[in-house]
Amino acid sequence: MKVGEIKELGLTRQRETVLDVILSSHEHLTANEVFAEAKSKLPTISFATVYNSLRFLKDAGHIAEIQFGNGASRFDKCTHRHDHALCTSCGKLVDIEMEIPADIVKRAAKYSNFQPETLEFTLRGLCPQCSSN
Amino acid sequence: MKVGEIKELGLTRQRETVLDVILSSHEHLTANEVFAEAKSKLPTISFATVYNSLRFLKDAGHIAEIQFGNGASRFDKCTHRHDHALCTSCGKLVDIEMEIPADIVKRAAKYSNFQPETLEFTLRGLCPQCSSN
DNA sequence: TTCACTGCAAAACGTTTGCAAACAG
DNA sequence: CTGTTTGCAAACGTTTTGCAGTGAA
Repeated sequence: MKVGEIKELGLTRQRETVLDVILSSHEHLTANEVFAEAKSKLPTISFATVYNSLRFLKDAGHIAEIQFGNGASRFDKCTHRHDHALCTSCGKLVDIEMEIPADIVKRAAKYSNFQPETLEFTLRGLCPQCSSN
Repeated sequence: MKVGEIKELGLTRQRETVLDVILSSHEHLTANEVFAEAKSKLPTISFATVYNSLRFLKDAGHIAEIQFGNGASRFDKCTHRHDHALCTSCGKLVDIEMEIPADIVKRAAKYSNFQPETLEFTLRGLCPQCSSN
């Protein structure tokens, strides 16, 4: 979705603002960061409303939530299946767009006896900046 | 490590108890659950000490921490690389012992320009119980 | 007029920290 | 003695909730 298409969704102004913040960002923002950004565009918006909006937008499939570790969730405009790389030194999080071999899903499902829905992986390592230091 | 070997590590009684709880469990316990179990063996142990011990034991490489979602961390006696299956209905978490093709790590590293350390995946789906309901 | 949404404050949750007392080498 | 570890309570950061008030259909 592009920012210009937001208006067509019939969202409230608050939800529109929150969605706009996420679609306009090139990073994976935390709820706090979304709040700060949204507040600068719509000063009366409250923390709870940002959280409510994030949940609403997530349930509606407009955004995705990424949870790593016990810190804050991050929100992503990228809602299709993809993987992530996480820097073990600075915490930088980047998307990885790769197909996973169907074979792996099959083997994992067989091993666990789960009925598979999705399989996502996380590469942990040093990001380019940290590995050059 | 086996429970019988714990005594040889020169740990304090509290840390020994916490480690014993984790090694004796067949589940992935949360810190809270570890605390409850430890308290039943050593009634004077405090919450903070359980957390301190968990951190100590993790840093020492005796246990591993698993973090999914924003809920509580879980602690695992299994410290080698392995993957997990997570039930999207009931939250059940099971281990998957599988080799990952070196090819995937290579491709992920190439894509992200990260210097890879580990790659772990999570299969999300329905556990045997939930899928039969 | 109805029903969903907002804003605020307070609570909930998991986790960490400051500090004095207890302990081990 | 010295440095580490404990136990307690209080704080922290993130997220959720209760509730009265607002706003749109």
